[in-house]
Amino acid sequence: MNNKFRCNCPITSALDILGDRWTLVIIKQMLIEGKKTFKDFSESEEAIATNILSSRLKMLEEFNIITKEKLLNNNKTNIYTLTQKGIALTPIIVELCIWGDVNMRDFQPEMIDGEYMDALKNNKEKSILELQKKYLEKTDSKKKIKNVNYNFKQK
Amino acid sequence: MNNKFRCNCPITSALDILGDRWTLVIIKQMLIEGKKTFKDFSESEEAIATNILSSRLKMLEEFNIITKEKLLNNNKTNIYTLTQKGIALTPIIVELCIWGDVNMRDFQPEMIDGEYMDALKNNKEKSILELQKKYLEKTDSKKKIKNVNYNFKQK
DNA sequence: AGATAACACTTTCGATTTGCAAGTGAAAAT
DNA sequence: ATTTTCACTTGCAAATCGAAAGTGTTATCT
Repeated sequence: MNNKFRCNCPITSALDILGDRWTLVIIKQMLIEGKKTFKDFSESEEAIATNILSSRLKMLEEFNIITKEKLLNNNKTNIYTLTQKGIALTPIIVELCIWGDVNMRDFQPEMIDGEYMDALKNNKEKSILELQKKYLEKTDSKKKIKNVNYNFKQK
Repeated sequence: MNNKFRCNCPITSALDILGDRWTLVIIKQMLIEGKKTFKDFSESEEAIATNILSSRLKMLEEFNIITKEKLLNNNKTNIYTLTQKGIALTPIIVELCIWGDVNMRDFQPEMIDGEYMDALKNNKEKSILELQKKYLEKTDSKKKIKNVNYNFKQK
């Protein structure tokens, strides 16, 4: 692996990995929108091209920010999950959300105006912990299902 | 101005402006390293190319994240200053710093290991306020000098 | 069992962006 | 008056992006 890093500053090093148009959008989709399969991502509102998606998922896996695995009863669909490194990005996502909401509205009037934004702004730390807890619950229960092989097709 | 924004999500909208290799590096250099002229930026450790620098500064000005002005007694050097929108990026910079420090060290062992990192992690809110205060003090005093036309060459 | 559909990519290729180097024009210093 | 400094701009090759089509494997349907 040739050196991806521009210098020894931790901020610049973080941006060497996260600093592009798509990486943090994918993280957001996993953390907040519960997306977890290639299809989930490719059908998103943001409309990421599949080749870009593919290369970003690969990169995120290389840097241990996400993992890829298949469910026991399904050998086709890959499930992407945030690791601890990935979940640790929650504060960055929250801060981007607040900054975007406050500072880009005059340039982007169509931006959604959720009432949860006030809660986010007034109690960042709590919101961050809640988001992380919610994500872990989702993925934990999924793992349980997988381990006990409960995950039959419904319908 | 054609629409830069992919969708109405505040996180994605923030990334439509900030999500690239250089924009937040420039903000970091201003906020933390006190850089303020074209030369300051172009001589940085990260070695940004001047054409990219030029286009990013223009974009940041368009979105009211920085301002450009000349000092009274110098008609050559442009001084770039963070606006409120720009200073409001401090929490994002701080979170990137913490995340990079904690999560990229195994891939980037040369990363500096400042003792201030512990303070940053243990009291984010205070560190953010201090950084912002420090930046404002620097730029306020600069403005004062400018207004009273004190800014003679020293040496 | 065979056909069809779904999924997760990969490939192709034109368009855009990046980054290096050199050049420009105006202001400041000598 | 000449040189240097500063803030860009231009040119160009290389890398990256993005839309669309293609590929191979795994379900699902009949």
